[in-house]
Amino acid sequence: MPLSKEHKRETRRRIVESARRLFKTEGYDGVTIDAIMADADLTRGGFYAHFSSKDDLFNEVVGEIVFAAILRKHEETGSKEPASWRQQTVDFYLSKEHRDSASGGCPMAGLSNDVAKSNETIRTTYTEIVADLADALADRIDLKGREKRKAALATVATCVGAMAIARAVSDEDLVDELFEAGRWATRRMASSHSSRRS
Amino acid sequence: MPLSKEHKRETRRRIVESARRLFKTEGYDGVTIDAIMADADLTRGGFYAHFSSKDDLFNEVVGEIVFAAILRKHEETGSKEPASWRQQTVDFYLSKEHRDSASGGCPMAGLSNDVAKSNETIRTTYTEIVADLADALADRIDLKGREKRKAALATVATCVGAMAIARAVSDEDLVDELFEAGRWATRRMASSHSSRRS
DNA sequence: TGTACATCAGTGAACGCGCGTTCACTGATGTAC
DNA sequence: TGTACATCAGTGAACGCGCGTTCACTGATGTAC
Repeated sequence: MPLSKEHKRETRRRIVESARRLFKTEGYDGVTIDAIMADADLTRGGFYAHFSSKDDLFNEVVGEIVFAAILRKHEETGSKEPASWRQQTVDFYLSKEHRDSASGGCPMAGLSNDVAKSNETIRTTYTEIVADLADALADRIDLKGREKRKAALATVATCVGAMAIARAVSDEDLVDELFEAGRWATRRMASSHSSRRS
Repeated sequence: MPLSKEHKRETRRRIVESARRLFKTEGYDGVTIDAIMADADLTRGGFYAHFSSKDDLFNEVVGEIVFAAILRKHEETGSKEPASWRQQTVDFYLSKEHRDSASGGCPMAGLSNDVAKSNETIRTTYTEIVADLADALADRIDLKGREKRKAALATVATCVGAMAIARAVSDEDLVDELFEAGRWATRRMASSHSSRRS
């Protein structure tokens, strides 16, 4: 084990990785620094060689959002027709596969409550993520200005809400229904049709 | 201070009231028994004359949901046309007035993460609430069977998600947009129109 | 109606444990010569 | 190339505080006579 910058960066990356997975499923208070370090095959004390506090680490984790990561991934594969790209993203987001994934699903759903109680820095980070996400989705929605923006924000809200409820509910059939309802509703709200003005 | 059953019930009610408000804004771990008792003008130790543990109290609080309470209230005033009744309910739910209300808004948004980490009893209670809520909403949606159910569940998801994000975000303008988007989307998903089959 | 006793909601000090943080130390590596 | 030294990521014990829970006690009330 060398003392190179590279080595330290790698260790830090492992800590963040462990933290992200644990925070998302257990919440801020549900995870101890001991647990994070153990998960990264390290011991308690070493933590402070990388972060100044638990809050500091949390801030970094909030900065990495799975939904955003999904978007980025799809962005790269690119080339798809916008509407189906959007729907595929939502469809994957609202799936048990995603809910049960190793990364523990989207922290926007699992951590929003912890963020609400956090300091300004963390909340600002979270705000930017929501805004970016909405922008990225809006680009794939075939509606005019005002409605485009609304549909994008509502899509985020629906996905996050469905995931939050799905995590808390104890009936797997209801989870299936929730996800299907979310996929259906996001499709419906983004489709252009001559609706009553409202 | 009498020793009557009535007196004890009243004290218990006060504790539950304080707990509900605090839990909803601060989350399970964010609230101490001390804080709850102080809020109810009592001292620490007396807590256990009413509840066997903090978990026990939490279970009781989860059983009381603001969204459900709103539904009940509107149920009583009754007599409205179903669609506008539903929309009024959603409109109020997705408002800053509700978010900032003394009761601290809907615990479905603020507590879902804590519920997800809780025991089976608490999760079952939560599940029933979601199911009841969806049923009540479905009654006011003018769509046929399959879509009626989907629209009801998606409405719940959208409201809960929008509220959860609104609580975490630090930009008030974005909150306004989120609420408006939620109101718009729930209206859209519940409206019957000749849409493409999907 | 008045007095003695039993009850028990509520008090507040104390306990004990978990966890964030600190700290003296180690040992592997890079660097100077 | 080999040796002495400096660095610092990581260790693990210890600290201290917060909080859930316990417990001996109190004092206001209801009840028995």
